[in-house]
Amino acid sequence: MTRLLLIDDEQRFARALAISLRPHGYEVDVATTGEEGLALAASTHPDVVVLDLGLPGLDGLEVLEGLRAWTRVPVVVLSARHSEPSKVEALDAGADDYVTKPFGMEELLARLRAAQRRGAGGAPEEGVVETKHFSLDLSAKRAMVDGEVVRLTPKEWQVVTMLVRNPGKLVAQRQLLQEVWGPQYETETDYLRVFLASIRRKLEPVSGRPRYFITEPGMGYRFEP
Amino acid sequence: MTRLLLIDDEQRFARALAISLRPHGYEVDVATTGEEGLALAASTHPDVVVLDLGLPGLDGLEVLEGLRAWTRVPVVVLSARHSEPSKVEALDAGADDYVTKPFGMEELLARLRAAQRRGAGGAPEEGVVETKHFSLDLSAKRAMVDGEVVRLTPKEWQVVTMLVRNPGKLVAQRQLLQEVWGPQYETETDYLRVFLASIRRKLEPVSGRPRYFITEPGMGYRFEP
DNA sequence: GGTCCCCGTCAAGCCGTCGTGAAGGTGTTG
DNA sequence: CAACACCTTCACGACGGCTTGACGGGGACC
Repeated sequence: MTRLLLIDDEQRFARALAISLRPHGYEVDVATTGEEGLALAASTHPDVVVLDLGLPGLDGLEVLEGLRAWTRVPVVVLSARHSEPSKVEALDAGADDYVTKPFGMEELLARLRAAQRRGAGGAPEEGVVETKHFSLDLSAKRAMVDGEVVRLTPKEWQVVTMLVRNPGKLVAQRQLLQEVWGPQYETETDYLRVFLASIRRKLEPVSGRPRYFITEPGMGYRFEP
Repeated sequence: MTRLLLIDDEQRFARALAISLRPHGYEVDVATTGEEGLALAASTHPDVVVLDLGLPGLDGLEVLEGLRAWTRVPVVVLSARHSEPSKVEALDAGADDYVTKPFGMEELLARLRAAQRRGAGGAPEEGVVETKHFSLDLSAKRAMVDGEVVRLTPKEWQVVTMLVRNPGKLVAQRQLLQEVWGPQYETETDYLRVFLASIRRKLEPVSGRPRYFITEPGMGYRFEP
């Protein structure tokens, strides 16, 4: 769920927009003044901000500057003003995008996705698998056992990754062989035996009695968290 | 100086735009077909791309996909189409912004600045990486080992930068080759071996036994802070 | 209780990958 | 034109991961 902060003084418009955004996976907080917007941003740490420029009191640009003083959260500016200078001003003040009213909902959603995509850094944080005895950082390709770094070979990583991505589920031998070694190795179950032995030696507390990487005879393997 | 790649088939329009952009600090390369655009992107490594959707031959969206396959360079899409679906399509294909013709020059410049700001800022570019044996100033492109200034070549800097920006994380060989040398070099692992050897000679206390730039055989390299 | 199949373990050999040094090419600078 | 820095390419030895085979254990079925 993505936290979205909407700063807009027109309550009816804001409420309508919030309602339109929620079904698309956004958890929307609404602020109706600039001050409230800054306060909410500080307290809720939104993943993306939608900021209407036409605010009474604290001006929209000042809100933008207030945000940029401490965060790089993606900000999409809404405005009824089509004039070029105000676009330039907002973008140079640190806005990520500038959408003029009236706008299409689909376009706003697409621009929100684009703004967020880069905010996230493009590197989708992949899961870290933790058990009592070891932890696997799939994106960093790093395994730790009792605080010690353990190195896995490429094939070992591929097998382990497939298993831990389906926690508790049975992964068929054929599936493992196809995806790791290729479709023509479908029947080489020897490989799996050797590699599972190696994986258990490196990760299991007692490799002779597996607790995490379980064999289902004749079928496949299962990762038990 | 910012390298900008302009991909547009209307030569007169492209030339005019290029001339307008140059005084604002852009070094502009122009491609008049999608194929040429992809080739130029791979060889010149632009800091920002302006892509006209209305291309003959290879479609603008296909060019965008070709770029996104290997680089996260900011892409601003130009289009005569105001329709919402084409905006959504382009933004979801990885465009950073979508500007409809006709547009004001100042707005385009502002949107280019905004797109670039994020592209450059996603990772802490200005950071200084410190270890017990050396320090790297990424923004100043300056390396110090035991208080002595050490010179790194451009390619060495690119490789080192990619690695230290992901401390502790494994960076795949393909990823390094694609982003430093370009997508068509993704199998030339020879380059990496040579450059890593050179980097280690310059930065590692004992280049024979690397402590900071670790090889993960068959997978890639890792910077260990 | 015997047989068979599947599994786990170990060890040996092969081959791919890595690190290194050096040569050749290219573009730049003085 | 010479000197230089940088990149590309190649060859060679060393290392390590992958493959392969042999062996023993355990459970299912007869």
